[in-house]
Amino acid sequence: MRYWLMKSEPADVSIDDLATFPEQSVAWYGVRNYQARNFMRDQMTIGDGVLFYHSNCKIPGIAGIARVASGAYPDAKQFEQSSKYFDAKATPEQPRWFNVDVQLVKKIALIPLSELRLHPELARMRTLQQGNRLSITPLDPDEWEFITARLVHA
DNA sequence: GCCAACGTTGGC
DNA sequence: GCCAACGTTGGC
Repeated sequence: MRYWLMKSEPADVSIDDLATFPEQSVAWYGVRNYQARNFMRDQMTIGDGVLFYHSNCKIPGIAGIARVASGAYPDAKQFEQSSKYFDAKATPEQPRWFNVDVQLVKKIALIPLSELRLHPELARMRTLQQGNRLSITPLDPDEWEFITARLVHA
């Protein structure tokens, strides 16, 4: 069992959008970074804990708890010529990009990035490191525990 | 909308 | 295989 923080732009898929989807689940399409891809393809398993993070928006922060709901499978968007995620070098026989399904567990009161920065317990979190841009980062179990037990107010 | 930080691309 | 140029991310 691993823990992850996954960034989504709410203008694209927000926590409220996720709640309206079938099974309250979404294919985590559009990851075009190899390190983030490898996390999904090689390390995620069904049931892993996910912090659903809103990025590139007015108040960035953790917006909900979710879970990994599938193994990795090829990202359909890499084959769609009209998609901004189209990749001409990818083929169904040799897919380059993968995603997992992410399912809502519960929406929470937003924990702003500015609050996360206040807690020394979270000082080592990847997402809080200067210059970090990875959209998927692993969380230490103690970071997960601290956030879900101490900072979450449903 | 600015811009720092970082990843990727491609010429050599 | 180096590295400059370019594109993207994402907080502010």
